[in-house]
Amino acid sequence: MTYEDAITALADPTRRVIIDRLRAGALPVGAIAHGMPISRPAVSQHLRILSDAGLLTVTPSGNRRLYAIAPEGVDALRRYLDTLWDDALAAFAQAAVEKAKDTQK
Amino acid sequence: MTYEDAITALADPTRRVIIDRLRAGALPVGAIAHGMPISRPAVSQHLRILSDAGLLTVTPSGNRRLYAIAPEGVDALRRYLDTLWDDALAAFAQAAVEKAKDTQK
DNA sequence: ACAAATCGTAAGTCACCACTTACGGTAAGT
DNA sequence: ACTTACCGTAAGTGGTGACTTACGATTTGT
Repeated sequence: MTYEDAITALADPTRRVIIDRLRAGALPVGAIAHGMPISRPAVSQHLRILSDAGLLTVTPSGNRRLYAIAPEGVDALRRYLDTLWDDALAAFAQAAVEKAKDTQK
Repeated sequence: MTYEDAITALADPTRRVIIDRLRAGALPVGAIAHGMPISRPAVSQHLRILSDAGLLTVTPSGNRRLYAIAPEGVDALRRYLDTLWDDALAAFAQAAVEKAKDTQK
């Protein structure tokens, strides 16, 4: 179950900012870290975590390394939330039925 | 943006177990904590966090308090991931196009 | 009225994680 | 070849959060 690593990775605000910067397309580490309140090595560590979680892909390009969002990693989380969503709705409907049964009496 | 609190809340493994136990329907604190390797107050603290994040609803029933999954909270996270999914796919397609343009040359 | 059950909160401790600086390694430019 | 740019990793530190025990509040049962 890799969705657990994905949700743990996305729990950090800094990593969500990184993900947001990659929404438009792939970027090298320097461009991602530029303008951020933390050091470049710190960004590198976050990128490592996001990659290990399956949320990012890395493609070395000469001197630099391009990071991009991995759709499969995002999809794993989406599927988990979808099942949770289905169960929550079913339980909610069931509770409404029993509630009506009580008030009817 | 309440989806940030939701994703932070779901990052903890213990809280995901709690959520799983509530998939079938609402439960009081004692039933949730039963069989867990942590104390009941610890579960209470987790329930507080999940409630504050909008993922759980609380309905006092006499002596006990029934916790249930709040569909709206789950949906907030789903919407966030959907936008991320869309952007990731678009960026992925764009990258494929430019890649083809290079190899063509 | 008293006792037992159910639950939330306060205070304190401990491990983990997000940062820093320092360093090494590879690619590009001159 | 030598320097500069770009990047990852190692080691160390501080703060946050997940637990524990202890306690108080409220409701149910006798």
